[in-house]
Amino acid sequence: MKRGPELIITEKDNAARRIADILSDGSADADRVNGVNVYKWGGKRCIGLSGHVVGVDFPPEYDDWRDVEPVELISAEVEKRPTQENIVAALRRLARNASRIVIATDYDREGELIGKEAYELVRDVNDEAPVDRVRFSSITDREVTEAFADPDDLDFDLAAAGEARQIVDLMWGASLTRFLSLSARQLGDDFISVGRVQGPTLKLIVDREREIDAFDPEDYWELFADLTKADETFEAQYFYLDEDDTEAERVWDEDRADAVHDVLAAAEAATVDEVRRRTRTDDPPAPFNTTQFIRAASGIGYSAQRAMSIAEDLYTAGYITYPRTDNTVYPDDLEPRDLLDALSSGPRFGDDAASLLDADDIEPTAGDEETTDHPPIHPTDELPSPSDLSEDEWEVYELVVRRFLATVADAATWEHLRVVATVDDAMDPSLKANGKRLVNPGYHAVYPYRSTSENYVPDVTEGETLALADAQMAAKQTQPPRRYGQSRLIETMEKMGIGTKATRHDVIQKLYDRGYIEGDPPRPTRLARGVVEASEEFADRIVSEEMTAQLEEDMEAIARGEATLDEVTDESREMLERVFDGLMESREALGDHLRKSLKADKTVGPCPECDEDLVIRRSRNGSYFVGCDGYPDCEYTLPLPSTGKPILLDETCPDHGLSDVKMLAGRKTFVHGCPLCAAEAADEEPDLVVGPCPECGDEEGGELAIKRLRSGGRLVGCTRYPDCEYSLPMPRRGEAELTDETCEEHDLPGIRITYEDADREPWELGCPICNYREYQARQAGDELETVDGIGEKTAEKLKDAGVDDVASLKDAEPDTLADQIDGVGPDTVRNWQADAD
DNA sequence: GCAAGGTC
Repeated sequence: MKRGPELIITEKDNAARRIADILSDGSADADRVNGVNVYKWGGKRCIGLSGHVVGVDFPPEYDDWRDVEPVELISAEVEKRPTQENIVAALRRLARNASRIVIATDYDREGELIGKEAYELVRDVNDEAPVDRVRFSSITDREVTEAFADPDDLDFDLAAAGEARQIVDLMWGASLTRFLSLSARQLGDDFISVGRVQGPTLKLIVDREREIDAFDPEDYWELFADLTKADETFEAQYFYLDEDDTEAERVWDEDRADAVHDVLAAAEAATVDEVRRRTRTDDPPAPFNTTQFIRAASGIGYSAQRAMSIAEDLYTAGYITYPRTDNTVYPDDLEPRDLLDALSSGPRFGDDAASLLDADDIEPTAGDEETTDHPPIHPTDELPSPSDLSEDEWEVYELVVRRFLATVADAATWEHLRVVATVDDAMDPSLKANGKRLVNPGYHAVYPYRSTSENYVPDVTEGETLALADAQMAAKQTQPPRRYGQSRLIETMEKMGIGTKATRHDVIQKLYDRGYIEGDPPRPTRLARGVVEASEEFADRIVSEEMTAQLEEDMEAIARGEATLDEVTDESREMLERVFDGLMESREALGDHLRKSLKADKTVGPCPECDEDLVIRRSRNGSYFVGCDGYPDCEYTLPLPSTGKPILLDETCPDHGLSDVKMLAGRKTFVHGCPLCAAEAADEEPDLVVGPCPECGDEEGGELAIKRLRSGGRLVGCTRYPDCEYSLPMPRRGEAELTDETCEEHDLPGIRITYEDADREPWELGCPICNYREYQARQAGDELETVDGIGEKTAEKLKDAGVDDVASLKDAEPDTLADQIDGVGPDTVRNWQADAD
């Protein structure tokens, strides 16, 4: 019997720290073993893993994609190897003389598997210590204490279910990914991937695009008129009963719309024949799980990735609970009153939190999803002070706080008023208006993220006559279905049962990284269509949600002990073998198809100088340009703007047959249009001379001029270019003109930019040199804060340390820089640098 | 260098 300490193993460091704190009553000390935190007290040690610390893979002899037929991966053995060496080593060291082991990983299937992985690592070095498993769904005093007082055993069947998933995913994903990549000869960074989750997600996007392509718009008309009671006017819309006796507003026949319009235009009054008042209760929202949090964050302008990244930071700092959860029901031991009390001292939302304390009875809402993984996302009773968070972090934190406030607030009440008035005519056209008024704001008072816009319709009574005026007929067209936005995509994935709370947003990012989708909302590339088409023909399972549904069933059977891991994986192997029978026969055709799709994504249109196509290429310095596919026989090129990543639009230029180019650059995204038109326009636009060049004006007589570049950009540069390379940036858009205000310092006139859009104010740019100086100063001030995790205060500290822009941040040596800044470690610096890339 | 799932 070993006599060493008892070892508690959790899924992550954060959980280890909090559990140690609870079990030790705050007396635990933190120590580091092999660079990993270990919490010690009495005869106990507690260590946090980092999720899976071992991973499945094929043996090394399968590593070379060219040497191995992808089909061989199906029967290859699957090994488990440590992926987090330092944690595995620390775990082994602590386990060696432990007298007892307690597995305290997350209470879900993956947590059971992570627990079993830890168990196996422990058993490698210690085969006698008893191993217990504790389960709790939130790290609170009561739950943790109870779980440790009544430990259970590891559920090896549940863990085996997770292992079956790992093996099936690896074998299908790796073999098919290699097959597609090899057949299209895409081996480097541009390999072509498929998988059980990314496949159906991509198909979802491609299918929607197919619907959009196939969409045939239909014309219809809608009619409106203003109704007036006394001096109160409101808009009403024409409607009729269709053949199913349901109310319809769209008129599909123009003649009929005209006829109705004629009647409405001629009428001067309508008689009210229906007034219906209704009170509607608008219930407060359910607590946040990951998907609903992402959806709400997207409503205030955050991408799924960004929202999760901020939430993770807020969690690590202790301000919110764990952000990866499926649960929408608060645990019993959440005391809303205590939390409101704590939040009531916070900035921005303190008064709102306090106002909710007045209620006699506080009963939080609950959603449909109740799981054991973690509690719904809510704020903790630890409040950040204003300088602790960046502006974005505050915004997201406030969203989480206000969502919690909303879940304990009252329902809102709306009053709806529906009025129908009919014109006295043979056609009897009816008009309706729907008014709504927020009578009791309820939760809206603390949760301003949902619309509370009202529509005023005056109090009218049946039989009353209203004045009718201003009849309008609007010609419209049915619209194609909309593309999925990121948050809608995540919601749909959740509904389909693919991916998990912690991975769905990453899957979308992966589709971007693989060149399958572009822009926001994401739009599929030709390559994506090619991959989905190829998969549909030969490996339909990999793009179908059925694969996950079947796997879930199989996993449940394994967990119940009704099936074994081997049975499930062997059956999957056979299925995959059959898929490969079809694939091998069509290898050539499939490769051709994928290569054509890849080329289509880059093809701009016919080369004006030869029979080949113009394609988008990347020069050695990383910039994009348009070049002829016939190179080196044909050296024709066109430049592209220097900012952003080019994508091709469906529209083509009528003069040159070239696709319009759009430059994706986040908020600075813009349409460049036909690159040949842009180049020609630049050749035609005369330079506008501004004044003497500050570099060579005195000696050589060089002058500064506003020049349009063939890449579509514009700059102020010396007329002696390339002998003099002096230049200043200029905005791409708008008409530039000179003003008569002269800059004394630089002897240059001011520049004004005017816009075609008459509503847009001209931009008084002033002296171009002064303007650029101010711009640079602003950049130096703000630029660092564009990096995730760097706020105003940190930017100050970085500048004190001599790092004043992103370029120098990227060049900095992490250890050296970390030493110069209080509270910042080299890993943080490395994170910044990664984000800056 | 492949997947998907944890986590940072």
